[in-house]
Amino acid sequence: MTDVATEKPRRGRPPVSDEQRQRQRLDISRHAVRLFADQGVAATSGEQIAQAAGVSERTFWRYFPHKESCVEPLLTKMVDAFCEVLHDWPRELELVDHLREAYSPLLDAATDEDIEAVLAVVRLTHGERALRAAYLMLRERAEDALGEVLAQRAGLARDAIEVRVQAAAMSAVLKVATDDVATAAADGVTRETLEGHREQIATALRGLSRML
Amino acid sequence: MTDVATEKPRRGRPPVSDEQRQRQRLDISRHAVRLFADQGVAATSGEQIAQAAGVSERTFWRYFPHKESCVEPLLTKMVDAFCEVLHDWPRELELVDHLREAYSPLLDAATDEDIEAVLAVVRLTHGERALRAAYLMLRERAEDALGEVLAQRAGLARDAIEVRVQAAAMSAVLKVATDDVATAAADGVTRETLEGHREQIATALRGLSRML
DNA sequence: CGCTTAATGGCAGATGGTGCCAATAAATGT
DNA sequence: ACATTTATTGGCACCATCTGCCATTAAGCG
Repeated sequence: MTDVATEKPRRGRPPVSDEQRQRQRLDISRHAVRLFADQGVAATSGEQIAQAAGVSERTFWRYFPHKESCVEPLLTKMVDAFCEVLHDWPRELELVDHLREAYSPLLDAATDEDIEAVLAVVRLTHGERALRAAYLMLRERAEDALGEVLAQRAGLARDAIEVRVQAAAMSAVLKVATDDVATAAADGVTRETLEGHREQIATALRGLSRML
Repeated sequence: MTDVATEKPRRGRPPVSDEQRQRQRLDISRHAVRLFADQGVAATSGEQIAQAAGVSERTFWRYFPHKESCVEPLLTKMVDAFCEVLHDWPRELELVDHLREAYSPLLDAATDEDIEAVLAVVRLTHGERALRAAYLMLRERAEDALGEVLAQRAGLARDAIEVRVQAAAMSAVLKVATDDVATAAADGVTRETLEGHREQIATALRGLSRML
């Protein structure tokens, strides 16, 4: 057991660092999304993506188990950032107010191009079944993270029914808001677009609480 | 335009009725789900399903565009039934109360075997990514139907933000409740299991409203 | 420079899924 | 009964997705 500091008399070529691998995936992801947006998912072959990214088809399939999961790195980048913001949501603040404070840095962390790409993917998910499926799966992962945060805030078990319900509901709200912003930003992203997202979330949350 | 009673001097073999086609799909669906549950989705080939259902592989692929969509007929049967119950949800009643009144007939409409199969699929979705994706897509269709109902009740446009948010939130709640019941009913379905579902939904909805 | 281990690329092969055409089934008209 | 017409079916060829296996190359270390 107690492998406190696993002994490491490493001998051969060291495995590539995790960040390196993530960066590679992200790079391929960008190429793939561009192709998806240009010619559709079905019309884009794995071979094409691999070629665009400058790797062999074989290694491409090693990096991505399915074609649609190419969108994952780009999207998770955003989702993870959002989860981080959520994570240090102080107990005494309303969520909306917290977002107003902490949301902008999130946006500065990503390039405009990446943001544009993410929104493009979200728009694509409306016509491309395969992408929609991948997108929904990803949102469930986000919902999970959200559940952790909520459980901690409420001092309840992660699998308490209230926690899971609230996480699911908030996640659903976020989905609606995000979809709205993505379609609104169909042509060009401006800073207002994104602050619009923040406000859209606020509106949506209000709509939820008015529900009873 | 005005094709009031479309003239029909039909000449050749008439297309099979829609119900016929649905029944055929449902039949194949049952075989497929059994195989999925027994040996996993990945290990079940289209050829195998076709053979089990007694059709050629070619026609199988005509009935189902993807392997995972085999679960669709069984699930939609339930979802549609639920939507129907929702549809005549009288304005003056709380949802929970309405369900208490109208939920049982829903269950009587289906055979125990089908209910068992549906729950089995829901359980399967936790380990089988492909099924999870299909399941989520289907839930989105249900969310859409829910949106229609809510819009009508509230006298708002279908695409009003409040309507969409509420539909998404309720749908999410339903998802949690359903998941709970499916895992709870892992071994054998009893009538209590299903009344449990109704109460689980009630609990979940309360949890949601407590959220603010 | 040799030794060791990780990543890559190439190739064969199973499975998913589609287009095309021939065969058959179910109706109607003569 | 038989020809005609149209819908469904099944068979076949074919491309794309994805995996297992092995040779090759890359990256560290003494």
